[in-house]
Amino acid sequence: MSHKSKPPTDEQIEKVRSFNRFYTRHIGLLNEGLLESAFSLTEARVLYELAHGNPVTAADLGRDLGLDAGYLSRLLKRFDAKGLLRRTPSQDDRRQLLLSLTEQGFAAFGPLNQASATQVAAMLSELSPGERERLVQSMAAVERLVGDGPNSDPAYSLRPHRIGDIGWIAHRQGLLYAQEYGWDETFEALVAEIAASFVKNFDPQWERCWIAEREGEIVGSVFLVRSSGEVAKLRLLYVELSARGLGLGRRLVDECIGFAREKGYRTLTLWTNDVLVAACGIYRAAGFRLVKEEAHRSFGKDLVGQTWDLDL
Amino acid sequence: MSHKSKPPTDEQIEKVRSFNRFYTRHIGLLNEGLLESAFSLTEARVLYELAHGNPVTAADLGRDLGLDAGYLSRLLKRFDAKGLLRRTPSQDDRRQLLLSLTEQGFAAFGPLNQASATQVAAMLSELSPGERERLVQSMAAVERLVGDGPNSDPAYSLRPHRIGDIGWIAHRQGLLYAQEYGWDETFEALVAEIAASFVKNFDPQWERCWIAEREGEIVGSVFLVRSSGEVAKLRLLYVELSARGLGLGRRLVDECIGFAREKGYRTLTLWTNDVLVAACGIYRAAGFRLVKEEAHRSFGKDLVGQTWDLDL
DNA sequence: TGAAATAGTTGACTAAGTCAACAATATGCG
DNA sequence: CGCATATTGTTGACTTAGTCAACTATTTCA
Repeated sequence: MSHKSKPPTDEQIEKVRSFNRFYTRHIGLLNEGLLESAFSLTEARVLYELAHGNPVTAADLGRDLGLDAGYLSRLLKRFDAKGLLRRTPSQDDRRQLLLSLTEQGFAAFGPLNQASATQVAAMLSELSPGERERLVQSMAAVERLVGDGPNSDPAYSLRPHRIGDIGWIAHRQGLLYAQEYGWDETFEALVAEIAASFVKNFDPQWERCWIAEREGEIVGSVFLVRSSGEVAKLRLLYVELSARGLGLGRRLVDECIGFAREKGYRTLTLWTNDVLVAACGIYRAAGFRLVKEEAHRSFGKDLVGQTWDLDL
Repeated sequence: MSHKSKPPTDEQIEKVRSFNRFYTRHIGLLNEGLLESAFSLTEARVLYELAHGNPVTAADLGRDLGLDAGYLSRLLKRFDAKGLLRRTPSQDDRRQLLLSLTEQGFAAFGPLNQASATQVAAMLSELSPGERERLVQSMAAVERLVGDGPNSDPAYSLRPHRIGDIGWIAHRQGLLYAQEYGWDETFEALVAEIAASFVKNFDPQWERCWIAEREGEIVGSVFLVRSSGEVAKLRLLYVELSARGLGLGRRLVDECIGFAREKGYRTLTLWTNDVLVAACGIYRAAGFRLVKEEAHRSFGKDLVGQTWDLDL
């Protein structure tokens, strides 16, 4: 399973460790917040688990929270003694006790829960709405990526364009091609112009844009514009580094081809450069033919432009 | 300080709490990894702090890591007894002891540090290179946003534009004006076009762009372009919601005026809309005169366009 | 100068967690 | 079926981690 390409860089390792140290400290602070409550952090965690979800067994609880069975047993006994807990013998397995909170248990959990929510709300209140959203998304990303590694669900979804997309796409493509091929800022400007003119002249009857998203983040896109009644043009295909290898480029091209066929175009054409070998591979595999090549100087580099056509 | 707009949503609070629970558990797991080493998590944290950075005092250490002074004192005594620690009386303050590791201390820290790095490396190895980058970036975002809330030091800096900026600006302005005034996607397209044409025709002798950054994030910008030998035009002034009230808008306009004067322009002109009252206030305060108004329909709204001039 | 604060230490304590052993029950295999 | 093996939950005996208040030696500040 861990035959995934190159090892992580030292810098990445260091940054992750730095975050671990940071959050260890942060959790210590959250911990202190519970100080005036009658419960310790571990007790609070157990209460939380019991208050949510269905009755569980002690063994499950211990596994989920990483607690020692003996310790947990005594902790539960304490809860039981205080009348917070109901322990019902399981029908299936008479060794097990199914744990659930009593009304008193919920009553004890309520203020604790409330205090925790208030504490978090106070922290969030210091942030602007935009920052809050970014925090929540970043946390979700960390959780997904750290949470037992090989979950990596490669699921992406496609949607039409909306406000904010074209700027974002110019931004990302500008950076991406500068990084990968050393192209200068005029490339970003070109992307911005093409995307802007697409939006300004957008004719939903004949044109379309596909934005690929994964977890709310744009990971690729493509535009299809009408050149004439017979010819459609595919433009600005791109896939983020982090989303390569999922067949997303191919998928986006296929969407274009399908749409172009459906609308009755006779030819799908596109312009690209020979250095973009991955993209050219996709076009060739999709049935495009290279119909023209010409050298040009753009984006601060000497390039070879290519025109590819597909008969629909 | 916390008069920042609306309160956080329940959903956001719940997601943050979920993350806290998740990472509490995760740190517990990291903890178990240290089990075969001779040190506890807290000891490892102290060793780490001592191994990095300059000599510190025990009080600093306790504050940084959130440890009880008495507990820390004994812990350090243990380290000292094992010969891991050097405690040098401070010159400045004879109550203090400056703490640093001995060679033996570093020798003890080495394997511990290595084990921790290996553990993190193993986790990262399960991810693709793109995922690793996203993890690191998400962690950095969480750390920045959670790290002592009212960090918001209002210091911003100005810099020239570079690759990625114009797309970003179109993206942000598109979203911002959609949110604030309900403008449609053609506004973003207009911003993209103006910014793109600025980059393509950029003449550093006569033109300039100022990007305001705070902690690596763009919080505002403005462009100055040459209309003729005598007339310069100020375009695309914008300030992020999160950076309002810092006088940034005024600062950006002043930069433009200063630059235009320096280059010998006779007039600085700009076009805006009357709904942008904050911006109009800045222009007026800077000495601009409203020279023309005309109603127009753009961005899906009925607007009143305004031309403002400043004699330099 | 003197009151108040701070650095570091210590004694006395509580809370948190670990480990091994145990009874009761369940599971799987020949 | 019956027997070895594993699992659930419990308990006793223990160690580790952390807290709290009191104390000395110093520094700071009015």
